[in-house]
Amino acid sequence: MNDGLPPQMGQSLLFLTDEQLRKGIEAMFFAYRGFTADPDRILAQKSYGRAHHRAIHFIHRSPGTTVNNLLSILGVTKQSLNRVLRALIEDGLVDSTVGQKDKRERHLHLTAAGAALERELSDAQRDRMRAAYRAAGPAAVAGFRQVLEAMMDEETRHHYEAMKDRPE
Amino acid sequence: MNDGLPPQMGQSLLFLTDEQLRKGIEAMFFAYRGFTADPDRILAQKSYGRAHHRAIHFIHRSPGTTVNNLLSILGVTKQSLNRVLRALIEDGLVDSTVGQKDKRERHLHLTAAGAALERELSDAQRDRMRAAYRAAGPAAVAGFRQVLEAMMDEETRHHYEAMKDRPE
DNA sequence: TTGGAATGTCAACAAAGCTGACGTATTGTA
DNA sequence: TACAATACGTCAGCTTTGTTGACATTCCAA
Repeated sequence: MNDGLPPQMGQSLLFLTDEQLRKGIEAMFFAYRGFTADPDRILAQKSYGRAHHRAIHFIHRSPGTTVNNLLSILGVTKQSLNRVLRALIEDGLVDSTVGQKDKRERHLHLTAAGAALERELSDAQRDRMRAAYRAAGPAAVAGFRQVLEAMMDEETRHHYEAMKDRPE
Repeated sequence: MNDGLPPQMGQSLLFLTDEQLRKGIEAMFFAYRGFTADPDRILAQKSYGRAHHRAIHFIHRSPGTTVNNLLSILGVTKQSLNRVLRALIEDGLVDSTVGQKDKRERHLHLTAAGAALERELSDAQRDRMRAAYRAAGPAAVAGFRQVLEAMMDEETRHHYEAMKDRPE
């Protein structure tokens, strides 16, 4: 397919042809499957799903976060998140404590059991990410992150950057 | 958090620290939301979903593909794909024709209406991908693709590579 | 000609999203 | 001090998209 570019621009802008873009789109689709495959296997055994994984991940990431904050990070409705949180709290993986300053708020923390599952899940996911990083090398990793960040919605990128450099 | 690496390896392997890996994981999660956001909006208006988009994409990509081939690319059950295909066929977006050589097979093609929707969806998705590519630059794009490819499952990568260089 | 492969269909179910409505406790404000 | 807004939880019902299992049809190939 002709990309409509003048010949002298062909080299430098080759990465913007429809064909290159389509490959990028398919790479995202296929890679995301791999990205979620390992945690999915672990979660299936415990009859949890990706939604539980995401909640656990971000509670681990931001201990003491409120329900509302988690909602805006995850981008789902409170009804949907509530279903997941209820299960995690009932199963003793998450603690919900009433806020001291504002008693309407609930602050969420992982219990020891929750932290154990978080570690199991993130170990599996990190293993694959590490293998991919190692295979591609540092320069590729920098580019990978750059493109992903540019692909996010404005508001989403704020969430991403807000928790970018928090120490563990 | 201590990454356990000797100091002299810190620089070259910094991209393999748990913190870097975690950022990569979150970047994938947030970016994938952006990646699907634009097509999702279009699909919602027409009461289709992502599953329809994927079917349309790969039928466009490989005209005449069989149901079985599509199944293995998409990685879902035939019942799940069948529900989607049935809707697309009934709505006149996809043609299903009995195979000439093997009459058990059905060969799938987009109709004119199907091709129009495919273009609308992929235009929207490409626009975002193009903006991200442009913002990040060619070197970053190469790295992006390298990491994504390394993240795929073995079998998935075969699918990805098999349709890598097909002309349009 | 018979067994297996490819396809399709029916039924039932689950995960995870959605909307809308409502209740309660708490907080901020007019 | 009343009242409005906020944070959270919950009930009910719906949708999309995935899953199993069972079963029928068609057709190729040994």
